[in-house]
Amino acid sequence: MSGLKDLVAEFRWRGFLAQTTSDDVDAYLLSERRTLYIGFDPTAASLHLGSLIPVMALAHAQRCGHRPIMLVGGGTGLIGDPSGKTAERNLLTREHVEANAEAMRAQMSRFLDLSSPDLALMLNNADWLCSLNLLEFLRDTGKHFSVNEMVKRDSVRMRLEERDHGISYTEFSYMLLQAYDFLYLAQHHGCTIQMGGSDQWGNIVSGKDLIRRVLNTRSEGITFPLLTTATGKKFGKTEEGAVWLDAAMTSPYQMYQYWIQTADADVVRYLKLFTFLGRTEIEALAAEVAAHPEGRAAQRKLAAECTAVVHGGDTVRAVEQASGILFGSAGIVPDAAAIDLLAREVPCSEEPRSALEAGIALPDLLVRSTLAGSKSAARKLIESGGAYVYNHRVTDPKVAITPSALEWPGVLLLRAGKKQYHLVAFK
RNA sequence: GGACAGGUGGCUGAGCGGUCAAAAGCAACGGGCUGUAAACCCGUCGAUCUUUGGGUCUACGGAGGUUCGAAUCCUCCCCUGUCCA
Repeated sequence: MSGLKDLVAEFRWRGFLAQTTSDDVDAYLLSERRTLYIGFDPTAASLHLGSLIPVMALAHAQRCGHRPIMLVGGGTGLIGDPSGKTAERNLLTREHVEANAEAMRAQMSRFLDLSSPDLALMLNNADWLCSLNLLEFLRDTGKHFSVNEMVKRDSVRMRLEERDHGISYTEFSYMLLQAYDFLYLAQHHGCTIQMGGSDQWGNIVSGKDLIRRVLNTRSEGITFPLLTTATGKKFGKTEEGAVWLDAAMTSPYQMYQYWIQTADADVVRYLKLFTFLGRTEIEALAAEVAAHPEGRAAQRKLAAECTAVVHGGDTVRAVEQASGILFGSAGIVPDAAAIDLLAREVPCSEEPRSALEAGIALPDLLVRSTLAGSKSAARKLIESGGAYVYNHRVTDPKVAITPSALEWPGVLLLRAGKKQYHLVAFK
């Protein structure tokens, strides 16, 4: 029944591998079609770029012929994972967690073929954790865990040593629940591999141990490296915060810009991790960056690919137009979708059509659009060469805007300096 | 409550009767450079009108006053800092 592709080899060249629980996971994954899972924390209403590595990992698993499970931690999300956290978490309400889980489910469908449960599964551990009976759990599961060992875990130890941030019994139990998840998935869905970020190593091993003790069967774990940028910053974060996959939380334009601003030193690594492009194509792009870094072909491709998976190809075309315009290109006439995108990124105002027909002096328009603080400031701006209409520089302060000046249907684009834009809609 | 010191443009901080819309620095903004825009360099930086020369108005904690003329001198008030009770 093979037809399986070598997932581990794929992971290896793409840079997905941090650790594996055994050296022959590749053979394990080639010998048979496997079911693998990754847990996702439903603490936010959307996935963000930080979760993209696991998401891509599941997608690659499916493409290699395996069956991925996206496990939304609707149950564990009620508890909170202490790994990598320095302080006790606030507990989320159950409804909140469920709403978040639902949103993430929808986003995931852009990466995985979910048309049949045989191809991929999405599960919510609330479905089995919430009905868990405490006494049964302590008898059947708890007895397999040694507190002595649990206490030695980095994630727990750090919290025990720091007097200011203790750890509650609730969070201390988290690793049991995650281990129990793995066991549950092994029993009910034949899942034998758990993957996760490198901070999940301990939790994954706990699950693997539990499966061995309870079922006496083989299971494996794979962890992904913690991704940082070449300058040591956290990947997927801007000054404004995380880059979300939800278009309402982070606009497609902003996501595209995040990608396109990738440093040369990072871009090849990212192409491997975050696109499905093949080796030869990525190598060609790598050579292109090396030879012509200023063209940023690799960044453009990365941005287009990544934005397309999440938001669709049509959006990418609009975003590319919008980006061209907001970075100074004159002569681009955006389509309606691109104007909508621009309107989201740039301050907008409305002026009556009649004012346009009468002709509006450019300085007045600059003041009304708040690009200039006063009329004299507007004049100075124009005279010093900092005023643009549709990215064409205007240097005569006496220019009036009339209907014939409109290059786009009903919308005028003003710019002051390099990056202050304003959209005026005439209605 | 008392004694000093001080309140100047977004900030720091000069000025102490006219040449002050107020030095200097920072910030901000514009231009040049550039690979999506760092650094650097140049310029602007109260408002308004303008035939681009300049004109007018509003500003140096508040209110009065002295003077042809006040950010600058006087009076009162308000506020801030330091010290003493």
